[in-house]
Amino acid sequence: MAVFQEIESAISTAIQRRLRERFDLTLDVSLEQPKQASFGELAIPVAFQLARQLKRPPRRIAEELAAGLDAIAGVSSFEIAGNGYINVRLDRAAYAQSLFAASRGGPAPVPGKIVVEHTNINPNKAAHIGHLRNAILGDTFVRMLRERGREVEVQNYIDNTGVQVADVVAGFHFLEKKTPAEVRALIEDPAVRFDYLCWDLYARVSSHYQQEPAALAWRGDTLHAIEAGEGTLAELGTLVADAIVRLHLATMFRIGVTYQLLPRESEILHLKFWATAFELLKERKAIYFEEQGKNKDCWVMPATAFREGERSEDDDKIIVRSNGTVTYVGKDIAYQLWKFGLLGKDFFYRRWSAYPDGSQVWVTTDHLSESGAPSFGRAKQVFNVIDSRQSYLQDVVVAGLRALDYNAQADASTHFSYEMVALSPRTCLELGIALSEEDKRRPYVEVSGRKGLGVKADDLIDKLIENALCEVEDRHPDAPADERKRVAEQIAVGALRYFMLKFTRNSVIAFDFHEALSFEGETGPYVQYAAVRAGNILRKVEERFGPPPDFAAALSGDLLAQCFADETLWQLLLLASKSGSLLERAIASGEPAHVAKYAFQLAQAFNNFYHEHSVIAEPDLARRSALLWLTTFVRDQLAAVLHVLGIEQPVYM
RNA sequence: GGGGGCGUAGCUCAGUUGGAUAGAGCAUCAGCCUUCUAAGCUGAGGGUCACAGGUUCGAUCCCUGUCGCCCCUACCA
Repeated sequence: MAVFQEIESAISTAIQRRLRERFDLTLDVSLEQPKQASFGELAIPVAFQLARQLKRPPRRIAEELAAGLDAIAGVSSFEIAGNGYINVRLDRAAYAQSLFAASRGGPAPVPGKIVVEHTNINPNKAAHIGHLRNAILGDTFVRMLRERGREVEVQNYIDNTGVQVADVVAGFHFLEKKTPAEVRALIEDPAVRFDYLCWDLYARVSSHYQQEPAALAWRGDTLHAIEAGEGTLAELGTLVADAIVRLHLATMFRIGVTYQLLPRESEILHLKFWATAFELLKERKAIYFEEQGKNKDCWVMPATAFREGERSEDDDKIIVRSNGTVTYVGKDIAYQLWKFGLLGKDFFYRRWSAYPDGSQVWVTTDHLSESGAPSFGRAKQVFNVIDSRQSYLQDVVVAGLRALDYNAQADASTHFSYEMVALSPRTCLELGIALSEEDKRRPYVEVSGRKGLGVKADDLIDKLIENALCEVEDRHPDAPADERKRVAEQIAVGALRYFMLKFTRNSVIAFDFHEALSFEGETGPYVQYAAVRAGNILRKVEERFGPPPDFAAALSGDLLAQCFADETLWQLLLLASKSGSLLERAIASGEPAHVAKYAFQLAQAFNNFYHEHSVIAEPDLARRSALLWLTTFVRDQLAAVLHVLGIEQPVYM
């Protein structure tokens, strides 16, 4: 356990013991961070809680509690403050020394696999900025979990047989009259951006449907052919979906997002996952066949299963349509059951692609598995990263589990929801999108794939790299070109990932080019810059004075006490030492934004230190060693947090 | 109509299970590069925490109501 957490728990225990002694009470003692650093390192507000119960002034209670406390290792004093706070001051030298001793191995592994499903882009067109938010949130949450010892499996669900793919296939076949061979040539032509081409085609097909509703028959025919897996339309479906998935994975790899398994809807269909789930649902009477009313001839789930309040037929959710086909939610229930290992059947698997580090992406298949496939699914806990507009459907999925009596798994299913990325009116104008007077007054305008209205992910990444490269070339005109390119890419990814993470999940992002392209203030590059500066100090000190000493031996208690009497130095050390407990809290609240905020604050504290203290110019050797250790410690923590955020540290900036 | 979310500085957003003087970035203004890199630092101005009640020793936070904005409420996903 991290040093800070150990002290927190020792204090809680001591207060609890004192509560039993003095008041014969047992209750949880929570600690908080004081409003001001000058109050100390920790504050115990427990006296306020007791004031009501004991009908006595909180300050008196706090005094009585503090008076009988035994000494705690690492704590130098307890003080009564304000109206009844017990403020804790730490023994700074002892705290610093215990940081040397803390194990570097990280947290112990936590048993039980966690499945995180994210990205899930319809494979029919280029990814846009909304998809980037999904992937970056999901990927960062995965990194947070892994950093804290959890076993995580990342799945990217591919809806390769849905309406959106069908529409693009219909566009190629009916609108463009293209054969599979011609489409394949487009895919293989390096001069063609196939996902961009599909982006435009999808918009054209959608507007064609608007003008000629009769053409909607194309969609039905195509869906039918794809589901049957036969004929030209099915062949086109496979070509389009596979090609687009490859492009999506390439886009996501640019920003450091990777996957382990691509479960596909085609296998959910062909391997009769739905049929199995259907039998289960019927057997347990989770759904029923409606014989009358507006849902006549459909299999429906009663609204009472997933919603509070009065039962109304209007709210019931159709799972199987009157024509016998299953809705997306039905397939999703089957998929969710499989994730927990509850379906009683499994996919077959084959290799899809490998990343440069050798790690493998697998895809589901409906016939014999390739050897070497790991055991997928069978999760203890599941997180579905899906935008908040689909919360109703996610509720239905969980209700399905509950209706089958899988309550533990229902409880372990989390809809990791987030709000959409819309466009600021200013950005719409920059993109040449015409807005009504009404839209101009709105805080944001929703993107629309059908209208082809949006910012493509690769365009944004390209633009970020271009801007970053200008800055790098400005600052490092003599550096090799390929190295500058690499640095620019790292800065661009840092800016993008931080931008998508700085907002909490339930806040709509009104995407604004000006803000997203900024490298100053609360941004990824700001944090990267602090890390680079720390690295520069360590490098220069080593160049000038040789390798660093063995800190544990070189830094005496007296020296540390003297050094960390300085508030700037102490606050920096303290903040840097809290990364572990911060990560745990961010995991518990499911909020990657908290990690981003922490990284920024740590970078800010370091920049503060950087301007107030010079390590190289420090004449006193012992004190220089202390500053050097602090720099090393902060650099390591910054590097770790950046890694969790999926942001790399450039060699220079 | 029903369900959910939001309303905090000029703008974009944080705000830990209710607690000490409500914070950050951007923008504006005034300073700081002969330095371990100024993608940085220091300072200033800027607030009816939408509004009205209630609970509480104490409310931006909890409850009720009102106003405004958004999403969902498909035999689309």
